[in-house]
Amino acid sequence: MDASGQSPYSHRMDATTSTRKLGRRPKAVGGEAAREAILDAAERLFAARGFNGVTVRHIGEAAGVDPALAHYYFATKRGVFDAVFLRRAPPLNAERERLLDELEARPADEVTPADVIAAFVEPALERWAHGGPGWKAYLALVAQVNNTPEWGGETMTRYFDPVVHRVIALMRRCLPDAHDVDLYWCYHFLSGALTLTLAETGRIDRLSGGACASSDYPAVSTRLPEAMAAAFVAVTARGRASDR
Amino acid sequence: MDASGQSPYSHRMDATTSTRKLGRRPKAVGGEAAREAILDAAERLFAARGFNGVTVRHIGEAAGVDPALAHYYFATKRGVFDAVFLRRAPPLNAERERLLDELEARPADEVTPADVIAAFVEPALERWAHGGPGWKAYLALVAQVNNTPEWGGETMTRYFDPVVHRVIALMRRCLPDAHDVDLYWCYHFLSGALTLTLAETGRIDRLSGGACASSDYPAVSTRLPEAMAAAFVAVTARGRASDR
DNA sequence: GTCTATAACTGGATAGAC
DNA sequence: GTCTATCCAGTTATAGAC
Repeated sequence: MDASGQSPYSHRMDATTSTRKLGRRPKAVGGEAAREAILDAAERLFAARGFNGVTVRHIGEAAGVDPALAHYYFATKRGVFDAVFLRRAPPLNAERERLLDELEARPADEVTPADVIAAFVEPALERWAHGGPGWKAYLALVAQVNNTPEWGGETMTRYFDPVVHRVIALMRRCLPDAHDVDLYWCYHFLSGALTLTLAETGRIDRLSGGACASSDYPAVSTRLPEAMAAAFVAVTARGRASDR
Repeated sequence: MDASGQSPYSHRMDATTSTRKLGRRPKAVGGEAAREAILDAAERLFAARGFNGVTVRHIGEAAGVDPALAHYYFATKRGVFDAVFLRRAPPLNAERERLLDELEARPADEVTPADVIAAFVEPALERWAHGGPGWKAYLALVAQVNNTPEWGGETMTRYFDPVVHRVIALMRRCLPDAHDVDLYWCYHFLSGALTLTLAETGRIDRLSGGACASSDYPAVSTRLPEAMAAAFVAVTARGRASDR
């Protein structure tokens, strides 16, 4: 039943992520540097294996610092996780807000649903493609949290809902006859499509026999806004009388 | 930073899922019953907290059987997980195949993209809504795995790709001018939208201020095929000359 | 088939030396 | 600020009684 023979769930680190005793990093310690090294390593490990799949010892090893420092700076393992999640949310959302401001300043009839969607997804996709491994890991982590029952929905709400409410409001301006329930469900579908992309699981590569690549930014950037804009238009177009 | 005060990552079981010493089950042991009880409990716990967030002891407690039985029947914790994942994939995919057979038997011009999508998503949504807590948990687990980097894509490939290839083939028949790359990407978006729904994180409830419910089967069933069919049509409609 | 007991180990966290 | 040493609760897994 197991194809690889190597359990993907074990705590063991694989060759590419482990750090040999001769630290891979320039041992760039010295106060703030250690703190950042811990966050970078934790970001990568949490994204790859989830909160419970990572140990404080792994983080210390990967960061090239003593594991006890994680407790010194962040008190608990959960503190490390929260710091990771918090670090990149503000810059990401700030750029989304900026693009949404621009759309809001334009006349309503010069803004398309695809424009609104692009303002929401492009800041994420652009960092995912060109922001370096830190952003890649962070966005994969967001994708995982978004699909996590129990606390996932609550966590996403806390960090990302304000900007989503602006997306809905702008979409309402583009599609004045739309019912709010339809807008929310379409946003939900958009969120799922975006986060599966950011998770970069490699499934589409295998499925397509290599014709598509999980990491192909232009392919996503050109298709996702167009696809989901059509979804918004189709679902909100009809007069839907009965709805919960 | 933590809103709830109660860590959602801890191994502690909450009141609704824990089992007091006076087992909640009728202690329905006796060979096969214990095996099934273990699978049911593991399914629920893995779905809620992921592989590493669950212990064999938790599973035994929740199932009302001795934890050592999990090893007796499944050898390892990973064996339990694989058995959970395997159990419900065949019946789900069998019904998808049946519905796809029906569509394939019809003339091409009487099959719409929404029909193809419905044949793929309805068997999952129907069980999610009316299949009981076991199916709910199983589908939430699939959603989590689908968005898991490293081994998630590989696992989904193993269990679900055959039926997806049929979906793509039927879609190709509906949209004969479509490029395969576009079809694969649109399936990818569909997969993300579907699995976020199955994860049922409660985010849309909070986001919409209660106007939408994560668990609203009719709301999803009427909108998802329509939304994603429009996405397929929009993306594949144009002649796209240059594509990786 | 089921459960008790325990082996063998790893987890988060901390006290205190440097 | 950093690291060593360590606590001890909790982990998977198994041997062997019943």
